[in-house]
Amino acid sequence: MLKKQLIMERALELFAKQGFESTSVQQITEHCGISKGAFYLSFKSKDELIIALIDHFMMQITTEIDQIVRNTPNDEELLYKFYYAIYHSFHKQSDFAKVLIKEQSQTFNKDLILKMRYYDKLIENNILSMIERLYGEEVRQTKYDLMYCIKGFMNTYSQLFVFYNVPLDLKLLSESLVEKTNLLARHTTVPFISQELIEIVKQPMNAEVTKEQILEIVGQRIEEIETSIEKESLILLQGQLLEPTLPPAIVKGLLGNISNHPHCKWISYLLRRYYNF
Amino acid sequence: MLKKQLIMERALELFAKQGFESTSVQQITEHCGISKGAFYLSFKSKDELIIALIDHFMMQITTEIDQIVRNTPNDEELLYKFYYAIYHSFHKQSDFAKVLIKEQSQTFNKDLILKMRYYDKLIENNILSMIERLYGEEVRQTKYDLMYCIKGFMNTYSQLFVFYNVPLDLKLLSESLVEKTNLLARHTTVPFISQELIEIVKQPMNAEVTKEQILEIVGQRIEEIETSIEKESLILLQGQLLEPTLPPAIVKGLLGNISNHPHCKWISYLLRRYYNF
DNA sequence: TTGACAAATGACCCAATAGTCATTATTATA
DNA sequence: TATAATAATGACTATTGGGTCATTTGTCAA
Repeated sequence: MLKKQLIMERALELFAKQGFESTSVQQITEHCGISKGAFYLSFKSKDELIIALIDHFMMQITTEIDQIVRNTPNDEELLYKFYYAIYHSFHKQSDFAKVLIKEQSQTFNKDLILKMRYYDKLIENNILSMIERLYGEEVRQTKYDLMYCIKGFMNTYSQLFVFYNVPLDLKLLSESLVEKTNLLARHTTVPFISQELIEIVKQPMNAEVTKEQILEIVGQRIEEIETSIEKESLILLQGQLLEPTLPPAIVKGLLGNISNHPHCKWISYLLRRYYNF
Repeated sequence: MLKKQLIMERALELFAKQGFESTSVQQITEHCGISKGAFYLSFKSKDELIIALIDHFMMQITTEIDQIVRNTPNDEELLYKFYYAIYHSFHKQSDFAKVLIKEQSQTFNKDLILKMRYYDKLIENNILSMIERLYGEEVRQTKYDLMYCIKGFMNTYSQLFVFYNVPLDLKLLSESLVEKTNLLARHTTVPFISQELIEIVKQPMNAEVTKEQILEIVGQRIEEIETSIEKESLILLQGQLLEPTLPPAIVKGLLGNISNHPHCKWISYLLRRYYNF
């Protein structure tokens, strides 16, 4: 399990520099100081490695955004915190950000594309719910456009510090984008992206996580963490998934119990979506 | 010369579907109905092909934008025409747009990256001069931010019809983006991208076209086009490059002569930059 | 110390692919 | 028609890189 982490870290460095396709397994193993065979003990294939990397980091970013949106009671601060967290994440994990930008929508692997689409939609949903909370009725017609603009800001500005090693003032950046977002939200009158368009675009996105997959992850977590309230809650949630008997209030409570455990952030996010909380 | 075009067209189709790296020369030649050897009669390598493709289309798009910015006297229309032209181009050449997005900043070839940076900067300059003309003093502090936002709009919205085959209302799209751009230009007060930051980012961009390269292209064009005012003008401009004797007014006039000839758009654009017109 | 089990190795296999070149087909010229 | 020049072919080479597996090394309980 430690070997796996070593490989992921070292491979990420190479991928960021050279790209995924141009990095051979040979190079990775040399960079790790292990043999080629050892690589295949940890990962079934080179593809499995990149998927593991993307999963790892995207989970982190997605949950981070989700937590901010849910745990910031003050509307005034929300947008600022959102932008700050995004760029802070990208900055901290700039190697990963590089890989993400370089490899974005590369065709070489169907699974990977679906995966990326999946995370993309998750982030879109988070942005949308933030928009709705902040501006409500005011942006009913223009919310999808606003969401696209926010995504545009995220992408365009992140290239600045991903490709040039410039020392950036994240606070100023966030502040600047908050102003722009507010401007667009409050004064836009000509929407382009309609509900209907969004529906069309949504189509090919059917890789929703299934109950079975959730159960699998729950099982893993139960094994991983030591006896505690969190573990007990997980076991109860596992039972609930297999045979629903508990009322929603209790389920929600159990979810609350685990949502701050460092190893349970992702699973609690998935469960919250599953139960529509 | 015809074979070259055939290869470029057919290869583009494959690149758009599968990406550059994942398309073999074999596949390209099969798709063209020619032999592998024939491919290497037209292009020295596979890399030369992708570079030719990118040159071809980026020249087209860059000159198109440049022409619009220079030939639209009415400020009211300018932004609209700009967005419309961009998306019209992307739509018409959607295969190329796909390749561009997929391959953007892929590391496999240094030349290519420099090339892309070069065109990127050209487009940035065009956007900047458009902004300055439209908003002048008003955006002195925020023009670079505005430029980045416009680029963000371009990228983000273009993904919509590059990756989903959605029938799009380009007029509405342009109108919508015009409104957003105006909003940001007129009301933004917190700039993030300073002059200084732009300077830093500019650094690695030293692949400016040299006089020798310009001369080479002029030579090619002179060979290509039949005797006419345009050809004569080109020959005079060639002389001027080798030994400057004519006053600026005449040079500018000569440039005007060729700037509408379908084969001279790119060279006239380069010359205009060279002489700072 | 021994033997059994797990972890790690790297030579090897195979498929794919960029690029070459001797040969053949086609066209232009005299 | 004969000859020269040009265009086109595709078998072949050299190399790379993902993945396998027989063998070696390390570990630990008896």
